[in-house]
Amino acid sequence: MTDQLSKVFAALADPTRRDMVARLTVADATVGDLAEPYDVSLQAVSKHLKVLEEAGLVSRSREAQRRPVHLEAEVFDLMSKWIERYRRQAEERYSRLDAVLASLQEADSPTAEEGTAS
Amino acid sequence: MTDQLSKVFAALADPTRRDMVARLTVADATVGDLAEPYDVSLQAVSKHLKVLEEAGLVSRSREAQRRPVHLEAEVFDLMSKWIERYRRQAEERYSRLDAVLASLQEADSPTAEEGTAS
DNA sequence: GGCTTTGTCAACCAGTTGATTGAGTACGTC
DNA sequence: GACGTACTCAATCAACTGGTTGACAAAGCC
Repeated sequence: MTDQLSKVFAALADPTRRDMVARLTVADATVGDLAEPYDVSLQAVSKHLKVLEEAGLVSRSREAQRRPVHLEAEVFDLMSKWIERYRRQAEERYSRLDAVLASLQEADSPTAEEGTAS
Repeated sequence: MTDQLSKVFAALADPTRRDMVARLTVADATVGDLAEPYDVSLQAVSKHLKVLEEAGLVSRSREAQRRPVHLEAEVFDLMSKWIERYRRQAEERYSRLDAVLASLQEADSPTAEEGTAS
């Protein structure tokens, strides 16, 4: 699991991490801020943030004792591109489906389908 | 990890499974077809397909001994929506950054807006 | 210098994942 | 009915995950 896309998908496969990302779109936050709504230890949240950071989804700076977490929106592009590319391909294929089916039926069955009036 | 979005992201976190999805955008395929390029057992591929199926990314039918695998493109929409929603939010935030910072400073100050009429 | 706040690192543990092999099922063909 | 093909199920295993607690580090405050 070395490639970034795998890391990004894996990072977002966890609902808690997705929620963190969602909240970070509103504003940067500290580890404590982020941990507050969840019923887990601060260490667990710290681990989640490490996963997000290694996926390139967030970055962290230093500000006294605090480590503000910042969303890196560019990574979304990576995912979007992957998804849109294959979605488009799939849709193109389906848009050709009728034509394919039609030609198959012509070749396949010279007679009508079941239940159709003859 | 019961929600579908988690399952979809988890399913696509594996490069082999992403590759399978990519190939399925071109045409439906049997388990054997899909397994051919990879250096793993057929059973392993069968497991990958089960993961993709449970995420709703593919469906399988029966055709004699074969189990053709078909890509379900609708699930891409689920992901797209999630991603685009937060990407848009994040982008909006950055474009409004100055204003946000200003309002944050205002909100910080002790004066409240509700029921302050003395 | 000592205390508090904020967060990380390390060790551990149970549960999940991705792979394997071996056995078994479903279907068509001979 | 025996055989081959296409595939799935079950048991097993090492590696990874997500959580825990305890100890530590880094910065500001007294």
